[in-house]
Amino acid sequence: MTDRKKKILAVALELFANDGFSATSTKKIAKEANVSEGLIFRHFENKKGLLNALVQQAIARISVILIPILNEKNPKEVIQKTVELPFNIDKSEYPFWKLQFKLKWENDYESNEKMQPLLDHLAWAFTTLGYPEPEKEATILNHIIESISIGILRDGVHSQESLKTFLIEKYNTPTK
Amino acid sequence: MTDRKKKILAVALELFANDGFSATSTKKIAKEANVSEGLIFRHFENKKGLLNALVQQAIARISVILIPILNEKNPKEVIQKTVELPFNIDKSEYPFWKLQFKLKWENDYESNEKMQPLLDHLAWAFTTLGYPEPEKEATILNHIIESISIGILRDGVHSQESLKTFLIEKYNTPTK
DNA sequence: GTCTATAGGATGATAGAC
DNA sequence: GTCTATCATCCTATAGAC
Repeated sequence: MTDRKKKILAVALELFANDGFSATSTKKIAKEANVSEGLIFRHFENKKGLLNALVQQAIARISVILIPILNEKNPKEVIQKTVELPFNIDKSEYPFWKLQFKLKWENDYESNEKMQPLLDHLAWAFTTLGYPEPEKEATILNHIIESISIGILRDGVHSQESLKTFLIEKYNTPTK
Repeated sequence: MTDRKKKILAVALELFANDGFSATSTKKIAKEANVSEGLIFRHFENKKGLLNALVQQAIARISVILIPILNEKNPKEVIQKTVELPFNIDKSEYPFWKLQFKLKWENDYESNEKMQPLLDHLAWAFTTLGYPEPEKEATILNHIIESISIGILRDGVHSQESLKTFLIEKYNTPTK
């Protein structure tokens, strides 16, 4: 992959994430990437193809991010690491995650089967810990970290930070 | 307000919600509303003005929806009604809520201070019930219903339905 | 209030040279 | 691989008639 192609992808990620896919013109991408507009269509068939390339990158990246959790064999650690997930997002990765969440509203991108492995592993963790409704417990925790992630991406980590230890403690003293 | 103006608003709501603001042309709105394109610009200064009109409608509508909860004086009922909120969204209101959630990603729409009264009332309810961290508890519940709402809008009520009674029971047997 | 016609510019995409 | 030049289409918005 050439530097210019990488640059196009990087700029497109940023602009699609911040301004949205339809609101971002290929002209603007080319300008910010210091590249001719025609080059975009040489590397990617069309504008949609550029987005698809970003989505493919994302699928790979997410599965990498999940590895440490999926390999964790201590159920309490699985839960804690899951809770910590949104709080560990580096600012440089905000555009990446923003685009993911925005795409959930795009009709032709069937969203998160990417997160299904996490959901399954969470359910296993809750089962092991003796929770009466492990699947539902997993779904709720997933909802929580999704919404916290959205809050962080919009208003920064600090806006949600106090919830981190609160949640960790909460899941260390379960109702049962 | 004339019938045609109402129709424009209704069609615009639907299209903005489903396809997005930028991806929806005024031409398409006019066509689906059986109205001339020029009329849109007579009634609303420009396309953005049309969106603003929808946002104004939404602010009013949301505060109406919250009234029954904010007037509730039984703290347990406050929580239960909050949990039920997303499950009671009528299908005809999906476009309305979809647009709300999509707008949260739009940089120039400072989102939910509209929900702040609910958050405050929830915090009060948790305080009354003796929860040690009522504000955080309220924030978490708010996160949960936000994410559940998103799930319902994308995949229908049935996709989340089992969580309803699960959550209600969960909040009836608190950890403390 | 509503429609038709149209201006003026932006947009996605292609062709051809280097 | 990359750029320049260009095309056809679409888009928002306005003007003027009814």
